[in-house]
Amino acid sequence: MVRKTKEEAQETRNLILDTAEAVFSEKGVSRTTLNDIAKAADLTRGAIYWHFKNKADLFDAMLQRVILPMDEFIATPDLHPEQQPLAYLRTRSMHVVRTLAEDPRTQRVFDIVMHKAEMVDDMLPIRDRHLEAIQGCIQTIETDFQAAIDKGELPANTNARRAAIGLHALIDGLFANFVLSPNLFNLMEQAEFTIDNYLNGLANRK
Amino acid sequence: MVRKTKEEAQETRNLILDTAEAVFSEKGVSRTTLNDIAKAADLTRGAIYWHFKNKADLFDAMLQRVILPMDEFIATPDLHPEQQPLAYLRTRSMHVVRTLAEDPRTQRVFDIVMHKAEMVDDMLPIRDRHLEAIQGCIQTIETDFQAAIDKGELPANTNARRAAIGLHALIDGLFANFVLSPNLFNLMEQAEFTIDNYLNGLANRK
DNA sequence: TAATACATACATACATGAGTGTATGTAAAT
DNA sequence: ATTTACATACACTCATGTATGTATGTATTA
Repeated sequence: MVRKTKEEAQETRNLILDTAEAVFSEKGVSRTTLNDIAKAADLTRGAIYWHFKNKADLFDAMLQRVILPMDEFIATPDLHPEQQPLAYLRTRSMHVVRTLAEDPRTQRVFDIVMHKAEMVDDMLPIRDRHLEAIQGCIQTIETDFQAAIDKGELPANTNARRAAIGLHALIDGLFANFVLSPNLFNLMEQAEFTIDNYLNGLANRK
Repeated sequence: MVRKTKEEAQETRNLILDTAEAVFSEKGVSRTTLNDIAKAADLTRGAIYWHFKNKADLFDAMLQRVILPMDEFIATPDLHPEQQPLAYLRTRSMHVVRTLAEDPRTQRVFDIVMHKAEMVDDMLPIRDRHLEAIQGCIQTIETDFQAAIDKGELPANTNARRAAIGLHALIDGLFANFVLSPNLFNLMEQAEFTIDNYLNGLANRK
């Protein structure tokens, strides 16, 4: 008894994606049936197969709706010559943190990717994109650290790459623990403290 | 085609566990069939069902063979009164890192738990144990930091809990990135640099 | 401006395969 | 002779993909 205009169909598509987020988050990706999603959305598999090719396609579309924090880090504009590198890096880092801290959808999707999905087979492209994002992220941070060294904000003998890998691991670890157990700590406050402390340690070595 | 003595049966059991590690690592837990494991081990499902109740039981037995890093952190002995808290914490941290860096089996299992298994349903007990390990680990670190504050190694206004959560996230992030992409960096060197830098940042604030 | 034709947005029905658990067979060890 | 340590065989479920049905929107024609 349902025929839909284009706008309503778009709503249906979004409903499917929203529902998929919830069900994936609850049951894990591989254990979630398309029928599970359909029932939870008060639809049938026919609707899902109309909008998406299969489960992998649906999963991918779900990811496309959010820019994962690490991708966003890369997407932020480059350092301007007149800016102070460390302060700029700090600002950008906290911006990424805020993105995750303030958007429940990003949190859910991040949690699904980190803890509710197996990065194998049809997921491998996603894992590879994730890996590329990590490498790009580290490269970006390294460039900023190098600029900080060149401007004398960090000791000349600082290893920019190691410093970059460390900062990335720090933020990544905070994210992982946060989505795993959101009540363990306040993400914004904890991240601000930890990032500041890390950068401070780099600036004031021994 | 052969009948086995008890020792040979034990070897078969270990073979199944070894093979499960490899196949889980390659295909992910949920996509791995008991038949996949049996074929890879040149056995049949009959052998697996003889030694294990089902896949979850097999998975659990696989975990029991290794002590995951965060559990090891808790298992290390308490600080002795005459020791310097920060140096001791550093030693313990590096010991945990070394455990992971030097044992391929621990690396594989850690990778499976972090990236190849969905923490839902029958896995929930495992996730809960993991969460408890994290909390215990943070608590242990916090106690050490508090001792460092009391002994004047850290500024009196240091927030021991925040410092502990930060250090844990740092190590956790390094581990996750390492097992995800072992060639990205040298774990021991990177961890030593990063942990030292973090502790140094705590000791020499602002 | 109706009437008609076609496309859209789903629901329903069906065929298939794959994985699981269990039951049974069997040869060697005890 | 019985138990052990498996292999083999079977029955069942369940998820997927696709094919088909159908009511409604939308464009076309007269």
